[in-house]
Amino acid sequence: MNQSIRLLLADDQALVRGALAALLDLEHDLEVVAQVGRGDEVVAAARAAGAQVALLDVEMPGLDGIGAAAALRAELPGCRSLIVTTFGRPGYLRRALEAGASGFLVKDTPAEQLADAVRRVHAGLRVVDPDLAVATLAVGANPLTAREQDVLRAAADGGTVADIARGTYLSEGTVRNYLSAAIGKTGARTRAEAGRIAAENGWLLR
Amino acid sequence: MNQSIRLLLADDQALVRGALAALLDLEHDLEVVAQVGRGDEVVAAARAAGAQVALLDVEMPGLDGIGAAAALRAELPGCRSLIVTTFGRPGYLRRALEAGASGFLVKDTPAEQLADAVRRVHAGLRVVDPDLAVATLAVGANPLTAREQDVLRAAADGGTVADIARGTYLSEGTVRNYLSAAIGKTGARTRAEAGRIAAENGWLLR
DNA sequence: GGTCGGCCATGACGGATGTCATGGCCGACC
DNA sequence: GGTCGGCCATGACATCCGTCATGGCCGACC
Repeated sequence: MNQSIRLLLADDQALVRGALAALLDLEHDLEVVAQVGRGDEVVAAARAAGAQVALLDVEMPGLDGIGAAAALRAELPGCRSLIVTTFGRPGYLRRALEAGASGFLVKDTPAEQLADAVRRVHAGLRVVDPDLAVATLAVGANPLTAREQDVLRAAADGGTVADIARGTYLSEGTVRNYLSAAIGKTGARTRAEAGRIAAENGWLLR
Repeated sequence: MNQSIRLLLADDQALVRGALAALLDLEHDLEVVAQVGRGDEVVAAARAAGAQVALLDVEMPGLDGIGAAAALRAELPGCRSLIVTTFGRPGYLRRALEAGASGFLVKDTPAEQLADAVRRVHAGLRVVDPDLAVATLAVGANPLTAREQDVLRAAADGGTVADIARGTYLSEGTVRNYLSAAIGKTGARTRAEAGRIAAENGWLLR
């Protein structure tokens, strides 16, 4: 029999992390060798434990899972990444693939499929939800410029234009211009709607 | 040796549900006898399986976990409820206890504590995160009237006043009045900020 | 070198938003 | 029966917001 596949788990929710470890440890050919709760601890833990596949949640403190996948790609090219996330946002998938991730699963996937996904990723195959792939193609690439994303993110917590201007070191008129551009590009009619649409498409990461 | 505690799991994310089942089945005195992905299937499944403790996520389609706890309380008083949720919102805890839930855990609790929490709930004890309990007392009860919650919820997706008025069958001026009241009560300065604050405190459920 | 696009800014305009005063209707409570 | 508070509405006002035109600066690309 071959050696076990060495896994790293990264998820900020300890309960979910521990439960996934229990689930995966039931498979004789899988072995969870490291668990972390922050994205910026992934590379060091993967290196120390000799992980071959990393299961990465997107929403994590320190560094998001996609950034962690990029860091792994750069520093430990032998360790493949499988993104496991709550939200099947098109922009997440696009950026995950650009970051060199080998797979992308949403958390409402049946639990029985997780181990197989890990094995396929370890074997060098890609694992992507086909529906999400289609949706990602339909949505297209992120139309927002970096600054437009900045002001939308700053507007997300409901501050006034003056607040956003202070937070981004821009003039109020410039903030209004960026918001107007973002509203136009998203097809929205208010800044709040634009922020919601952008967030749903995964355009506000980082 | 005593008989196993019979558990029901309710979580809309299949992967998390299956992983929690794997984790809990590792304990010899616990047995997962039912799994559902919707809140409105909880009571029937619990009755059919003879569940003694129900692990309920708050965010679920059909009926939220707190509503499911209330339904269990009414129809199967012998089955205790343990709420397990991503968000430690004060309003969630308050409403969960009012609904007759026996416990309330957030998902960043260490996995090792989950089984003990189940045992305590089964034994008739309450299990509540003490920090969250303090925060709940500090925040106080929900100050928003039912209509104020309605318009805030309707405003959450970023529509204009006219949209909200159409959706709630109110006049535009009335909508503005309710929004203004909600802004005042939450200490916010825009409707978006008021909506964010209300959501963070768990005041917009249902 | 010219063109394009992102970035930053100003100013002006119309419309939307938040506030306030006011009033009526109803059920609950003393 | 009076009072209180939630609910619904109207109207007016000052402010904020979204849009547009315009301009300058810079790096990329042909």
